[in-house]
Amino acid sequence: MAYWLLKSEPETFSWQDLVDKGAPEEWNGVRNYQARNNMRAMQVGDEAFFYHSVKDKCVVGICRVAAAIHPDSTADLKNGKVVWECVDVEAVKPFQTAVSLDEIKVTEGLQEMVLVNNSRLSVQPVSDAEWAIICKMGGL
DNA sequence: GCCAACGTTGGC
DNA sequence: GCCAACGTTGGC
Repeated sequence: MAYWLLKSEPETFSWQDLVDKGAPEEWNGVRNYQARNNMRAMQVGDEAFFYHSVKDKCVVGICRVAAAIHPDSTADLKNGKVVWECVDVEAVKPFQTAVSLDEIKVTEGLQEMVLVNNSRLSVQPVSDAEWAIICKMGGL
């Protein structure tokens, strides 16, 4: 099983929005090839951190891939072809304590995270080791 | 609110 | 196919 990190501006779509939904939701709106390719690699059952960018700058919970890659319903076709795709995710568990970007930056073993080095990528892979460290920091 | 980093677009 | 210009993201 693989681990991931999904970024969203809380004012656009927050962790609470996903929790309130209580069902799988399309992770749509991604318009970046690298991010899309990461989503293509996701499998049902993979887990992902939910990260709030801009305002919060912290990991707030864990969600789970509920449906594998499929066309993004909010995207237009390009020359009649599907270009943008997405997966569906559902909330699994909130962190006891949110893990901030500041903490991640100064924590041993997390300094190589994509979040630290390529902050603009909105769908990122997370290593098993990084996953374990951040879960612990989040109180899970 | 600013600006650096990055990705995309479009002219050549 | 290259590269300058532009737009967007996201940390500060």
